[in-house]
Amino acid sequence: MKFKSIKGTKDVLPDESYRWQFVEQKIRSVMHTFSYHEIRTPVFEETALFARGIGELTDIVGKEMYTFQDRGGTMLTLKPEMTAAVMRSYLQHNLGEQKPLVKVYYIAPMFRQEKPQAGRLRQFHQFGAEAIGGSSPFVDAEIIALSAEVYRVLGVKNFQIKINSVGCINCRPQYKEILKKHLQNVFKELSEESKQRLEQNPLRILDSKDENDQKLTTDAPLMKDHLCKECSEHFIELQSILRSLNIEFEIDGRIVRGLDYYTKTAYEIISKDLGAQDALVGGGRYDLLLKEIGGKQTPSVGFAAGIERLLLTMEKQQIFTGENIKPKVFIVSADEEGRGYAVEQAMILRRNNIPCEVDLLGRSLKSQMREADRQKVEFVIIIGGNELQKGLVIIKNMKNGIQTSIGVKDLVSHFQEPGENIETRENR
RNA sequence: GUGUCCAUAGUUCAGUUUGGUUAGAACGCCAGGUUGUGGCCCUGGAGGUCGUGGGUUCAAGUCCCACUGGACACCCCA
Repeated sequence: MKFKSIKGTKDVLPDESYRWQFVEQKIRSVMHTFSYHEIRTPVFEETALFARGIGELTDIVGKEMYTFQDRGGTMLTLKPEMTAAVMRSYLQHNLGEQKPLVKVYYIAPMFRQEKPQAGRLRQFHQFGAEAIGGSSPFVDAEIIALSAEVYRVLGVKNFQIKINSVGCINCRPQYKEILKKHLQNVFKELSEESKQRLEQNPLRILDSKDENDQKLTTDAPLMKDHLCKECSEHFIELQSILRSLNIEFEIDGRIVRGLDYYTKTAYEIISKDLGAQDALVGGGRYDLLLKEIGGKQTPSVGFAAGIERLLLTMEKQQIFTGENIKPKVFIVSADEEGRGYAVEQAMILRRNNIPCEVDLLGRSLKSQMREADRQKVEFVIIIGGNELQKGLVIIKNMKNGIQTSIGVKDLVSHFQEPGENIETRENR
């Protein structure tokens, strides 16, 4: 029996983990710049939280959740998205009582049992942010700006910000009727799927990928043209704020978010270098969510972004995300006498924060040199019986091959960065 | 959930059309190329139950079926 990682999950191997670390570190740095603080919530929650928060009728809740019963009989679900969990935490800990606008971010794994394809896995990772407690379009703008800034900082090219407004409970129902009426004229020609969606969720027909559907809906009425006064003003103000922040965007009246809780602003960031799953970011305003899960109505905005999709885009665009960690020096033992001593010296260097590698397999000098070369170290320290007697070690510069001898006692200071010494490093 | 294509060493792939002796290559890995020294080069070596299970056949990596897994698209979404 051979074990394999399960369908739709992936290992991040030692050779590629640095990419994740690089991206995560940049994300954190941008989040901190915007003064968002990290929130971490458990990987599972009560199933009902997601059912209520995301919407019973959504595909996510209806057919994609990893739901199971624990030994106590409670129905649990691996989180398929983060917003509901964040809102639960916000409510549970009364975060809103501590300050009027709570700004949090996260980097976490999510789980949805979908069929895997390019940019879509069953365990995938998202980063995102939520600003809870603000109804002003300045909040919407900050969230959009924040998400875009991550891509700018990472050097991602060819991404587009598309914004829309999906209205609110006051104007969306009326618009739905108008849209339905319009679509009824061409009902017979719509694709089967779109026909089914007409009653339940006619907005979705607008972003159908079926070519004929697209043709039929080219002149369909759009939500953004049927907003109530409040929503309309909000949308217009958002646009002018984005312009003042020099954030390029386009209005796409067909953006519809798949989750029930969105109101007013909905936006996406699209990468042209991804396949069919081209959304890097999805986000928007969800003023109704908190009330839905038992809190008081609290205006909020947030976004979620797929890290695998970000990495795919960066690979496609050949954005070099630094290098994997490598030791600065490799200590080689020239003979049996040097072996134990090499390990001891390595420990001393490590205690002084000098990344260092040493052979543990008792390999030949030649093999150790090969290993040092493979690891691309800058310097090799060679220690053998001859050197031991004189209290010396050989230092070989691997770039130019030049070798010098120095006293063992000077080893640490030789490799220490100027200005760094043991006293400045406290975490021992 | 539906569809299309795919599945051979650690990796990328030949070999499958026209079934037939010990399944190959490249890269990677390991060890050597005389005295204590990497990269290039040379020599040698290890490594595969040909995804799994059935079937056809004297004979199957090669043909047929099922299953599993992968890639991509639909659906949906980050």
